[in-house]
Amino acid sequence: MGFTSICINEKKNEFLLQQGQVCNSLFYIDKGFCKSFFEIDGAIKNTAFYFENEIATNIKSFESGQRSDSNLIACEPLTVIIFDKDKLFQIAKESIEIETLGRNCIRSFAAKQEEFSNLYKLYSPQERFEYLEKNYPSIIQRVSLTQLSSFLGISRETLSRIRKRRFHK
Amino acid sequence: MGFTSICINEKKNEFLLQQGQVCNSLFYIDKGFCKSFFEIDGAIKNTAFYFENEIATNIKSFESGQRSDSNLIACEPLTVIIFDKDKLFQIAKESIEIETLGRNCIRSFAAKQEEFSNLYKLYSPQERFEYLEKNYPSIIQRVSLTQLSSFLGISRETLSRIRKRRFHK
DNA sequence: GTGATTTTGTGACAATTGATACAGTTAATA
DNA sequence: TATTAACTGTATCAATTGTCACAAAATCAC
Repeated sequence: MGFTSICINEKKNEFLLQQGQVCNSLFYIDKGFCKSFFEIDGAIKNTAFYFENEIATNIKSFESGQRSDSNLIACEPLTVIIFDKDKLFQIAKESIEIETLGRNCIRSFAAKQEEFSNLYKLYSPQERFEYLEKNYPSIIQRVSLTQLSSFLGISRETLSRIRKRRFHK
Repeated sequence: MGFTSICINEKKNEFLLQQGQVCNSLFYIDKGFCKSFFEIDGAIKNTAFYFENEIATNIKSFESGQRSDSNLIACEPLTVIIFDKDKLFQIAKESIEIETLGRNCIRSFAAKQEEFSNLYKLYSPQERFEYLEKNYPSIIQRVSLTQLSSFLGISRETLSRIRKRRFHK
């Protein structure tokens, strides 16, 4: 029987997944953080940040076997545990615990996507920023404003203005 | 052994799930369509539309057992097949096919959430509208502009302007 | 420590969007 | 059919945001 998971150390700016590849892994973040991003017309658009004890992946590629349209890259020196899809499914058949674990990972990943997706429909840019401050402070604390702005769906300058408005209240 | 699923007909504007309830079901849409929405300061904010052959649920509540913060309501006369969570898990243990089916449902639900979540980070309101036109025309065709606008994260008037701009090109 | 790079703040101006209001149209219902 | 409700378009004006540009501050690499 092969290894279920592999522990790997990555330097900053090393890729876990590149656009065009098929994502066959779930990446469990042990230390550091990473992000997924798109490059559109030369501009970097960050779509997610993943921190310690979270699962990073491109669920669409992982689920369908299609090529990934986004990248996963280390934002800091990173320690990740890589769960290979095939091996995960294989071992899941033999162990109900692994099966449950894997299913919970996907479910919580889905729940988080749903939560973040709703932010853009329900709240203004400023309210989205405040939501992160309250519920996901690690994003605010560890991600630079330049990188955070595209995640919030706004320009860097607007994010700067939002912070300014808040401090003057 | 109890029933795995129940087939139900709902009239328009009947609830499948109400805010404050725990979502213990996956709703497979057989005919018609439904939407999930929030009510914030008296305003209705639509966050998803589900059509034939899709799974509707509040994945966060379903996953965690917490109370749902959103509602699911029929937009047309609706035929749904309701999969109860506990029964689904029970039968999944006995049948690998059901287990695989359930897992695929969750995965494809997650993939779609990820896809829609990215729209707000990558594209302008107009580009989001065009994305729906191209990839999810049924949303454009079957949902009124008034209802669609909050899903796109913009006001009804802005959506009206977008359509006007496009027709004049 | 020093120079280079990245990040952040800010001003000016154009473009977009939201809010409000009202009118015409379409759809739903009794 | 008649009546009501919901939907759509649009005008006006205020507020927000994006873009461009530049300077200060912080961080990184050697």
